[in-house]
Amino acid sequence: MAKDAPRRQPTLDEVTELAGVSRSVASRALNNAPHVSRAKREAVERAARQLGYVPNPTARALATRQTGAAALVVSGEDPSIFADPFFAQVIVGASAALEEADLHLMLCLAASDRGRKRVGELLRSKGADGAMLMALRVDDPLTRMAEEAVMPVVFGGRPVGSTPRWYVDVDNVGGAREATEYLVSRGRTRVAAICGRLDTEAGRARYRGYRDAMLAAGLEPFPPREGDFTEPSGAAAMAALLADHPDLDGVFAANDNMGAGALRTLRGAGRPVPDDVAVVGFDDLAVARIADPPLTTVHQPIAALGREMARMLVALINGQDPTPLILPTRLVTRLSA
Amino acid sequence: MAKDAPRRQPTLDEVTELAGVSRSVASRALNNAPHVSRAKREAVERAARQLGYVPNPTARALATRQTGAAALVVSGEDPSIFADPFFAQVIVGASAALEEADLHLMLCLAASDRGRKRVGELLRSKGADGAMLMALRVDDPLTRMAEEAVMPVVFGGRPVGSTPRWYVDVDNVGGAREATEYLVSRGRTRVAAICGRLDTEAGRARYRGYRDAMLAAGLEPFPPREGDFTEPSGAAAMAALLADHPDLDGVFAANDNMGAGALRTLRGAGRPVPDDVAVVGFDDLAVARIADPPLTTVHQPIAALGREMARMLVALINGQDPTPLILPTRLVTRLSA
DNA sequence: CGGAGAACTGGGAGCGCTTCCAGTTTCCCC
DNA sequence: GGGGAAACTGGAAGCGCTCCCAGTTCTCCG
Repeated sequence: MAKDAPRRQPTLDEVTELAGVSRSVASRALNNAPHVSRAKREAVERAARQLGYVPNPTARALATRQTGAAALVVSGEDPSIFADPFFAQVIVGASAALEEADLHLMLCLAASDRGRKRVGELLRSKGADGAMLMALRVDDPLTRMAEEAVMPVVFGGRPVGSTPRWYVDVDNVGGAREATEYLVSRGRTRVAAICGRLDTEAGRARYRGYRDAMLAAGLEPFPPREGDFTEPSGAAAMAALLADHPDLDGVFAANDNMGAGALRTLRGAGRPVPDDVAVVGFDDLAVARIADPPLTTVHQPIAALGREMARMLVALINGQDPTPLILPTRLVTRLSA
Repeated sequence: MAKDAPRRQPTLDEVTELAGVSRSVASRALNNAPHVSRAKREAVERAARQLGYVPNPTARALATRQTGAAALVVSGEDPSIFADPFFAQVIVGASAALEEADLHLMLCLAASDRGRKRVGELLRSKGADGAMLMALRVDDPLTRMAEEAVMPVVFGGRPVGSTPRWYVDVDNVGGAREATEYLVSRGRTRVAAICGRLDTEAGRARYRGYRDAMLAAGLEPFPPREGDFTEPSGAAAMAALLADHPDLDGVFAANDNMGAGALRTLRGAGRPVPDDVAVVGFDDLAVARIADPPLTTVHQPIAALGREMARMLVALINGQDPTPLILPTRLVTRLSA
């Protein structure tokens, strides 16, 4: 009953009292629910404004059993994986879609053991209304955690080896195939592949697309040369490739970062692109446009990926049963191939 | 009292009952607080495990008046500003520091009006334990919202025109000065500046550093040529600069993206870098290393910026009174200057 | 003008957890 | 062996909000 105190936040009861209505009426008025007369509604609004009242989200969450937040968790041993601008784009898309549904975004970088443990607890608690999981790897601990979740979960990209009930993915195989076919159509016959991490589904799927296309064209696919989706790893892979196969005339890189790395190595080795070696990337991020020469690449709708994940999650939260989505890719031709 | 129901989450009371202890003992045991005998503590833990009990964060938050979350809000008309890898790095740093304090990260992209409104409500409600604000601009609506916040707020970079009580910033003026001095020390005398947005403090401060250095060297600073921190804007600014001042021999770009753009324009114009024109950037992001030639740039500790913001916020939440921080920059010389 | 039904109101019971506090038990030491 | 402190226990009161439900008032038509 302390009326002084260091300026506490006003509560609904105080609004109630000032407006001269009952608590339920005040609650209804503020949530503009029906069954409130015009007069009382205005009285409540006035009182709320006067007091500077803002509902306490925690109390509301407890009462409604809805937190008003959705988690986006990015897996990965190393937090630097998150430095890939890919995720920023996903976030932009997801954030916008979540905003439409009035949900907040909790971002979890599940890099350390501690981080993963917290994510596990989050998923098994009622700490969010739903979760989006990305970048899962072979035997990723998050896979099990997802199974134990007490909230709806949608995957961004499929985890390796299993196909979850709800996911949004990009047509990695198709994109890689198209890229490779393009290279072949330009007369390249000794086309190597710089793969992404083969413990990720995206890395595997893109190599599969490349191999399929090569086989279909009657060419011999190169064995996978693995990078880790970073520029330096692409440069290194290119150097190794050049050493082993000095006669190659085309390269499919599983993402733009590695494509840019390949370009750098090629430049250093005095192998003109695309005249001598043609290079195609994947992602169509800013780096592809900036690269020298600008990188021909497979465009994937990254922000849309984030958006659709969020929309699917919202649908799930609302009790609907959406169907998985595979987003199309398309080849963007620039100067590198 | 419905004992069936579609498998509800177990509550503390159920653990309590199974373990044969009172609710307070169970609570204490699970929070490993004192005043619980070893035997009961184990009984509680066993019961919790058996039931698969996970505390409900919302209920806990309501009781403790702590949400266990901190918000990171990024201002900006356009969500694409967030695509700058700069923010990803900040997030990595902040996320790690928050994790240490067992806080979750809520990410708010305050781009749309609706988004800003939600941020305002968040800050005035008890929806988080604290907030970090970034990328504020001239007359940014977030400035006022920050003042009305009911939670501690720390700024990442100072807002234009005012110096908040708590912030973490980078020595933008010093970094820009050092970059310009370096250019001058290499014998450049007609050094232009490609500025970042001048409605941001970082944009202004970096131009100020450049101007100071020019003046100190007895050279005439160029008027600000404004870009928006993106690669294309840097390329465009460079083109305009070349048209107006074909005789320039050095360029200070207020970030690496614009520096890379400048490089691209210069390459297209057949002006060799650094022999004809030397270029220095700012940020030391991946793009600087990838650029051709690799960009000499001002390194700023971005992840540390995020980390220190989070630590400062945690200190504030814990009732301490930390002091503002200005992080040092350092010049990284590569091949472009 | 009476009464059925619609519209509206407000008391009160939670939501699941923490924590105060008074009561009990245990333990030591003189 | 007794007394008091220390350790432990559990009942109960919230935290601030939503929402069910029973009660009241208003409307409108026969």
